Amino acid sequence: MSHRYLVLGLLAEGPMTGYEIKKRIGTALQSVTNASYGTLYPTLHRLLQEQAVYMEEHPQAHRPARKVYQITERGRRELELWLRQPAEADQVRREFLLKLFLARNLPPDELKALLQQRQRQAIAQLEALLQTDTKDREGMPINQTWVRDYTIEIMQAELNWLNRLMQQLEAVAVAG
Amino acid sequence: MSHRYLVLGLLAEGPMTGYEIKKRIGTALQSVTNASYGTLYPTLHRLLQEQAVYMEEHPQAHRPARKVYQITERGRRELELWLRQPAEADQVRREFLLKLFLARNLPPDELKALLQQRQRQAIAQLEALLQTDTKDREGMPINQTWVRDYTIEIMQAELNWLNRLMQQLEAVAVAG
DNA sequence: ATGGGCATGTAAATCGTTACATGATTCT
DNA sequence: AGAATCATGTAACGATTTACATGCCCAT
Repeated sequence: MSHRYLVLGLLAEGPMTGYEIKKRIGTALQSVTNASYGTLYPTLHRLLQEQAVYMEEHPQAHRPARKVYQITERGRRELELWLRQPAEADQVRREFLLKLFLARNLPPDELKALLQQRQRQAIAQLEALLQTDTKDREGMPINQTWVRDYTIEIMQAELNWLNRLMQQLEAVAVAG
Repeated sequence: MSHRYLVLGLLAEGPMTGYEIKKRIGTALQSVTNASYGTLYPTLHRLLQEQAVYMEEHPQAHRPARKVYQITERGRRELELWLRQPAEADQVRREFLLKLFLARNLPPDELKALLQQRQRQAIAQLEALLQTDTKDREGMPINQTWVRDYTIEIMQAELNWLNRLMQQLEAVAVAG
């Protein structure tokens, strides 16, 4: 369960509520994970029970009390232990790649459409990332820029590969 | 449930048993998915029930009968329908990236160790892929080379990014 | 003799998303 | 007026992995 460490890791930056954790994931880690409240809240409850975090309640008028969570020494130790362990190599698990692999059953023009669609998607994602850059890279913590740069690098690689493949297919079509 | 289409798509190549499907995934798609028997067999049972595939039993002495599955017309239609739909953009969900993001809590030398570890892993994976090339690229179906090339491109991009980051950190260490 | 390959499958546990429930406040 | 934000949470469902069960054959 790596959501455990996701939450623990974000709390290591400072105290937060569950709601804020969700927001933080949305701005800094949306390319890595998209954990929902249905995961986040139970994770917090469990961490609390195991004393990896503690919680302070701040009542508010007209809405649920803010429950501010803070990492404990025990939690910090656990996090660091996990950080030191090597990350396992993970699958790419891209729906697109699977389709591509199975696309032999598709006529050439539909294959082309599939690739173009993906290209448009990738370009849109890349542009969204590059825009964020100009807007507010000053305040951005260094580790957040790492994730961003990594994602950009990968998206560019994918675009290169898409271009190459489309040119190849084009060449075959002309020759055949 | 895209395992449905994974199975359907592999059966579109020709009749196979569940065991052979697993093997085929291992050789051609291990970078995309690692579906286990616990997923594969129930998926086959369900496809059979819904007449997207049919099955022939070939009894054998001293071991369970081979159950050879074959795609039906109905299954083929369903597969093609799915192939034509756009693939949704998916997360990267890399354990390593998450660690990297949280690694601010780690002293510089341990961060460096993390990166080096990843570098070694990536190099090993890349070399495994490049080796497969020389060995038997003749018989390999074109769509399998696509997946392979994609994975190579991505691994190289990751290595580039790792090198850049490590140089950056080095520079900071020297300056500081 | 020991490990790997052949070949099927199920059960329990875990993991995660989606949808629901609630409701005031502030921005457009 | 309507949408988004703030803020908590649960329940139902679905997806997936891991571990278990069985047992022969073949190569080292």
